[in-house]
Amino acid sequence: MKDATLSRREREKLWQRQEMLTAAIGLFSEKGFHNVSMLEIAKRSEFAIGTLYKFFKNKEDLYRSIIVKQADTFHTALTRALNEEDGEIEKLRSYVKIKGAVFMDNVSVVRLYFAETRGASFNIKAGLDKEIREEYELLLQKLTGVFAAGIQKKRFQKIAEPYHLAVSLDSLTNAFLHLWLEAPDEHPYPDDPDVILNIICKGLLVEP
Amino acid sequence: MKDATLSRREREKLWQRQEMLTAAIGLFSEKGFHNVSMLEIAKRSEFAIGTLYKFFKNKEDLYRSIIVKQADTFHTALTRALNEEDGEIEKLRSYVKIKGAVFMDNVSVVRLYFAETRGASFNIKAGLDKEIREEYELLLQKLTGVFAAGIQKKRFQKIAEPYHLAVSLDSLTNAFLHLWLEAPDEHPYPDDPDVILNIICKGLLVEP
DNA sequence: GCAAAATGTGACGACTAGTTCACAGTTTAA
DNA sequence: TTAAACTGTGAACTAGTCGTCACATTTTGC
Repeated sequence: MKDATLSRREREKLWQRQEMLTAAIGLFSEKGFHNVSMLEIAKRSEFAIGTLYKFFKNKEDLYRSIIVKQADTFHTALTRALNEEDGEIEKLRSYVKIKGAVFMDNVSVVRLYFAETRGASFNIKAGLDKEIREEYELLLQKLTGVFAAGIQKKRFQKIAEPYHLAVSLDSLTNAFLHLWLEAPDEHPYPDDPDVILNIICKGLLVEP
Repeated sequence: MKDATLSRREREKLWQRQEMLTAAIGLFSEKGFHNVSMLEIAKRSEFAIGTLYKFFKNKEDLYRSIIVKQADTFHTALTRALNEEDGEIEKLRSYVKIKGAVFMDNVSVVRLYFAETRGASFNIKAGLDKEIREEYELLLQKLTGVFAAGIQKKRFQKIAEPYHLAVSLDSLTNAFLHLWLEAPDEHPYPDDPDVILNIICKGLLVEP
């Protein structure tokens, strides 16, 4: 733990900061950046407005902190999933599984994350978008590599460009997460990753 | 044409309304609902602010008009694509093709449409979301029906639930449109619908 | 050609929300 | 104990936008 060497005061400030972030995450994910005021965040976190500004330069900075940290969590977990497993199919399975787990552990931020990564982001002036996108693109490249390797080793058929396959798998998992987000009971994210993977892995057409 | 029986004045008002909408579409799709002011829309459309309010109840109403009309265009075109063709595979091909065509004809609204249909919409208080979602769900049902029919006729293998297949195809086309939106030259939306369809239709795995 | 009706205008009122800052309260160290 | 440093506070300042409305301009009908 990195708190080990921190003074009591420093730990308290870190804790306060987290309180503010938690309050802000809840509000932003309910109503979106523009429909949440700093006063609301102050109220919910039980600090004064002025105190918020001691911790964050401004509203945008507060929002960025949330998104950047969360995007990092997501991308790190997924990159590790792709690194740790052996074998292309196992890597894909792990990707689908871990993505479900990590996203479902962070429901309230997922909406914000989607908003930022899907070009529908009109929240931040500029830059954040790019920042996250680059990390995201790196992850896609990693995934592309898995498909390319599978094809090269003749384990996969080249049914599409590796990059397109990567984008597709990412988009499919997003779609399932989106369904789950809307109606968790009606559309649970599948426990078995093959429910999603089969859509790519098995052929729909009867005759080849 | 429905203008046939309208007076010159009425046609002019319709035209003026369109001018306002066009200006608004451009601005909204560049900067999003909350980062565009009525004054800006007035300036760009070369009307006075007051005039905007003669045509639209308020800013939200203006935004709704754009989204609802566009969503309707999209859904109508796609539903027709699924109705007109014969044969399941041909229906799917038509869906992918028409979706590309219609969306690429309406670049600037596509971002807004995506924002509204993907749960990342924090623009409108409430309702619009639902309004569009229902139409969208109907389209998905139609698409589900195509997959279900194909499976029933033993033309398709049941690699996943028909509804999941529908969601998947929709999500894949969106992903390709998204790539194109970001970098039209680098990632053109494929002319041949099979580039997208193969991802579902052909099996990735070598041994079945 | 003219008065009445319809239409277009933009300054202005009312309000909201982001940010600042002087001060009060609290902790620290001698 | 006490003074200096630090921290938290929220009233007040500022900027900017939505939506209105009395008035100017244009169109219409006679």
